[in-house]
Amino acid sequence: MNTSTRSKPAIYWLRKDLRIADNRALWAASENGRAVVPVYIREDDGNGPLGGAQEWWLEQSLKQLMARFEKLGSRIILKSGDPLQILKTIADETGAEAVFWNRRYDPKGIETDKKVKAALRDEGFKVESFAGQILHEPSHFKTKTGGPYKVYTPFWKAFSAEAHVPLPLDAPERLNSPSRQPESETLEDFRLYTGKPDWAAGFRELWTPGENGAQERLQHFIDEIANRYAGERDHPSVDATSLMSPFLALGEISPATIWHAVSEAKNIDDTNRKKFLQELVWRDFSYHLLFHAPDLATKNWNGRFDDFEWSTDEDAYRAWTKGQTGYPIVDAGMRQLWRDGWMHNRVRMIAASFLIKDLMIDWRRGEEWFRDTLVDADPASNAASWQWVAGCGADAAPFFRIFNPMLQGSKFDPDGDYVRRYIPELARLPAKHIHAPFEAPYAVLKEAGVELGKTYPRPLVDHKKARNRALQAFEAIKG
DNA sequence: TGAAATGTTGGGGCG
DNA sequence: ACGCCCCAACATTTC
Repeated sequence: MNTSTRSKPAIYWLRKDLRIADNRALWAASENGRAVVPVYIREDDGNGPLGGAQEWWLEQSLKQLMARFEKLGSRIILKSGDPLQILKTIADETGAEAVFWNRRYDPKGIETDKKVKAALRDEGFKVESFAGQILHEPSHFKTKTGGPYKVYTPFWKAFSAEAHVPLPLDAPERLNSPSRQPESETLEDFRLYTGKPDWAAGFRELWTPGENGAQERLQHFIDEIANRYAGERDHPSVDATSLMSPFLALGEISPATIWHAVSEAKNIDDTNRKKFLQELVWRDFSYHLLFHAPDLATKNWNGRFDDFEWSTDEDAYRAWTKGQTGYPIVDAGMRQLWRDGWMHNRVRMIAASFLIKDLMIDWRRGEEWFRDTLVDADPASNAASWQWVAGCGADAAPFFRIFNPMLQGSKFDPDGDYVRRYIPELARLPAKHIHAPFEAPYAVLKEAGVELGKTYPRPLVDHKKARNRALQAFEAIKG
């Protein structure tokens, strides 16, 4: 027996890094054949619960990851409760004297990790955390005056001027287990997804959660999609986006893996490559913002908006969540979200603009809804993007940039295929009228079997009036 | 990563 | 040939 296998085991604390490849904490924990104790903790505080859609994803992902660890000779321990207590107990049971994890960058996560790290070190443990969940640490980039970036373009310039994204690590080929195995809860104990009612039926058709699914989709994106990304990414009826977001959200693939795969793919031209990498770096930018503004999800970045008078119309909010606003492109998006746990990015902007500006409902209500229903819910991207649309965020769209849902529909879904896919009751409307059924001649509606107010709702608000109302409300806080 | 309102220009019809 | 009007098409400003 060599010295390394005689060393004490190390705990690897899994969080939103549900992968084996390019996993620095796992790599360090299992180095030189050291026995590793992987543990996933369902924390009751700290990071807070995931949204419903993401809990479904998490269950699928954990199931697969546990099987993959088994194949490598290891077993993931599942626990619920306070991380510090759990880690200490497991260390006791296994004789581990080191704890490793990959850093997370949401405020509550940072706080928990700081406390746990300090407490464990006090007790003599070796504790180490690793980068890799974003391309660069959120504090890495600073403006000339030493502050955080507030505008994306300079951030991108700084990023691409020194884009030394670390090369991804290989997956370990085998993992050694400790001689004493701690008790584990079961996935059923976590009660992630009951299946009653089975609201995730649509998810299963569409998604393959887990590291393998992530790698396969990435390859497919590079081979078949990336080279038309710049031109088609805004068309929601077309399969023209990477769909990497849910995999990134739970760390089933590392952003560095995506960065390098896309950077080095020979078949992608420079325009498409750059466009995609810029989108990937938006994710880093959002974490950069969140790091410097920990309350990004709840507080207007631009305090001027604190006085904005939001509407409290609950019926309107409910209609929005259910995809019953009467504006087809908005409703198609909201129904895609409900059915698939995901919404095309172009449509996210349209639906968000509608909630905030046409309905004048607080962007935080939208942020919450998306957080609960998106399989790719991400504390940084979601908060930053909602603030961006609202006009109160960093580098935000000006408030008066109000999307016209009919115009957006005919620009980006010209044939209406996207609307038809998610709003079957409008499927027989001709393209000319599909984005504004309320303006279609009666005969056309009748022919298509549409009865406004019965088979499909009349518009919740008149866009033109709503637009003017929003602009007026904005005037009030402008000075 | 908007849209609408307003301004400008230039070609063609026409008296 | 000329001025006038109309109105796309495009550009600029404003919200």
